[in-house]
Amino acid sequence: MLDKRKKIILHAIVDDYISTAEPIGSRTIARKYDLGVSPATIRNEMADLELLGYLEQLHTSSGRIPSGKGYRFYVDSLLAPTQISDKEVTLVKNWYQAKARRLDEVFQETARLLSRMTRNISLVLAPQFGQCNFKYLQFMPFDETRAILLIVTDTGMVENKVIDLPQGMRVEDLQRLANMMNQRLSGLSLEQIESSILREIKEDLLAEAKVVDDAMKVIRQALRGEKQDRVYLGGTTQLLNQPEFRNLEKVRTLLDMLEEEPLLCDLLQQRQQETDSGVVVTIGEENSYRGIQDCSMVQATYRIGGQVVGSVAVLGPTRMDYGKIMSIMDYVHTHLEEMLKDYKA
Amino acid sequence: MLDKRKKIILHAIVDDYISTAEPIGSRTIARKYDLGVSPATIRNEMADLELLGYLEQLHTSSGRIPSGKGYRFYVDSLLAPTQISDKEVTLVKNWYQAKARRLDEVFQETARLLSRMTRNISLVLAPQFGQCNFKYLQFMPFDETRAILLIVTDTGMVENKVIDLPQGMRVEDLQRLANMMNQRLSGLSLEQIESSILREIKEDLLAEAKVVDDAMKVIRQALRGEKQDRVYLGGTTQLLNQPEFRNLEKVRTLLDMLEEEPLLCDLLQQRQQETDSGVVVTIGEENSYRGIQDCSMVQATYRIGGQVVGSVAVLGPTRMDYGKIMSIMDYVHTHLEEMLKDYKA
DNA sequence: GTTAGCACTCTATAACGAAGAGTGCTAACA
DNA sequence: TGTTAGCACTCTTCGTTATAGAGTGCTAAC
Repeated sequence: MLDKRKKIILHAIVDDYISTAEPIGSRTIARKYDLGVSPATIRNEMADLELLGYLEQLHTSSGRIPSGKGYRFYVDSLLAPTQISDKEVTLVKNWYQAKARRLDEVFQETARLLSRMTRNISLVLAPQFGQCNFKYLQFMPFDETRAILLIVTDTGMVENKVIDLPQGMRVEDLQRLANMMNQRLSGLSLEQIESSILREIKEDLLAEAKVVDDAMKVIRQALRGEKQDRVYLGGTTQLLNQPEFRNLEKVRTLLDMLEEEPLLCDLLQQRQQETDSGVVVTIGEENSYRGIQDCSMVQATYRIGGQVVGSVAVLGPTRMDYGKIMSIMDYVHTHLEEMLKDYKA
Repeated sequence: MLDKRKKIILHAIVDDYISTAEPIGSRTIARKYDLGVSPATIRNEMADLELLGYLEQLHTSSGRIPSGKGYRFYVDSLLAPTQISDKEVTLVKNWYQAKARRLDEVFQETARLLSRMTRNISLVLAPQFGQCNFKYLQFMPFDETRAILLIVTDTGMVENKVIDLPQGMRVEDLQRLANMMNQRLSGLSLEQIESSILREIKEDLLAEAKVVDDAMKVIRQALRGEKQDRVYLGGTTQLLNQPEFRNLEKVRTLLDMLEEEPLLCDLLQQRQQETDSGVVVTIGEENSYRGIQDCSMVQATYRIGGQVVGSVAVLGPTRMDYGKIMSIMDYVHTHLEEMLKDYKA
């Protein structure tokens, strides 16, 4: 375990590096933070901290910067929980009031808001359709050969798809089928439905008619098709403000990654289950994706009606203001849940 | 008017600059393109072309590069219409076959495809809801205090919104109202409906009841809310491959702009009406937006059932391969229209 | 009208040197 | 034993200078 003075010095170094992005020398620490000891003493401590793996040196005559382990210790053991300021609270409230009317706007604007407050890239995983509970499905007329299929969940999400009518089948026939299914499936999660229950129903109804089979196919395909999750992005250009991304090659790698929506989904879902405690931080090499191993991610999930359905995250260089970002995330994700209550049946 | 030799030289310079991104000197032209004259002669011609405004010089001892006027002349008078290659044709066909199931996937994948083929940023303006013809609207139950409102157009687009029921009103009441409206509004464009006709209906029905008034408000608001158009982006990172964007400041300006969806909508709509002829090119300073005055845009629109509903575009530095990009755009927008026919009632 | 020759301009690149920041080590001190 | 001052050493950064190279415009000859 680190002794008290080492902790203070590590804390000072991380704080300083976060705000200046410059390696820090012993002199600087002695001057800025009044520890009552000389630079030489601090030098000795810093040499120890480097040996222990908390600090790194770019070259012999540069100051030290925190290592991944250093940041981890900082986040876990040194960071005092900070409160979000009143100014920020009102910013959040006004933001939503002014901009978010429709449900999808809420997510888009959450992404914008987060990137603006944290000056980093933000990601918002919209509610995952597959996690919601089925409420009912309905077929509606479109023209002679096609119909519209609606799937409604109890979180208020509605998905629609134009489908081709099976040969010789009318909308009314499909709707009759739908009514039977609605009774049976109501309240189940869409994932459950997709995986097993559809098959059961099909067997039950098999006796009825050949058309049922066709209709099942349609519904099944629709369920699968609509499942793709959406990720809203904010502040991708914030990257370019960070000195660690002066290198164009790095920028490209990251931007390329941000264009891959399925990959982002996966990224956000990986630690989605761990967020009971609130906010989860993944630092540097802890990230499983190569492209962001010199980035950190601060993540929180949100629930609708008790179910975890999506998450929000901030992505930036490991040199990010963890304290501030974590408190913002904590507040925003709670506020978001609050807002989404209105959409829950 | 330029004489023949000047045209040949201008053509050569633009071609060369497009592929190398380096200013071109008289020597290079004489060597690469066999004109049967010496560099000195070409130098004289180049001096003339600069005086006429077709070429520019960065500093006294550099070669020349095309000016905006030079590119314009190249596109209008020098460029022979080129055919897209067989390889590219099959790429396009396979692309859609493999990836585009749902309607919105078609647009997303068009953007991806275009950016990949042209190695530039692509923009796809999804069908504008307001331009489509109204088919019907329908209210469906959700819970005691809310209902789902659906608006269906004859292009197969369905928009949905969860709305609060006016005090004391039931879904059935709203639906009765909707039935009356459906009869009256069917076939009109949503823009027409929003601007004037809603008012008429309201007056007609005013006698009926106070609830009608509330219901109208809901519908109106929904119509307005759903009108926001969507722009799909592809290949934003292609920027970073272009030598003209080695400057981070430029990259940021452009990326910032690409995050502003309404702005992109506007940009794409500006010249949407001029595209009867097929493909429209906007070069450098011809762009009204500051941020892209050193970029060019190649744009085409697509129709559903004869109506112009959206457009596709490629955005890149003025030094882009106009010939190739224009032919790709020409092919892709036709192919897109072809595919969308399936979605038209 | 075309071309060779030549002086001139401007950029890009490498080489060099000085300044500055920071370290590690040693020896002295409380 | 922990702390501190002093000092030699390392490495980066930045500005200066020199040089090579590309390209031009002009003049005079063909």
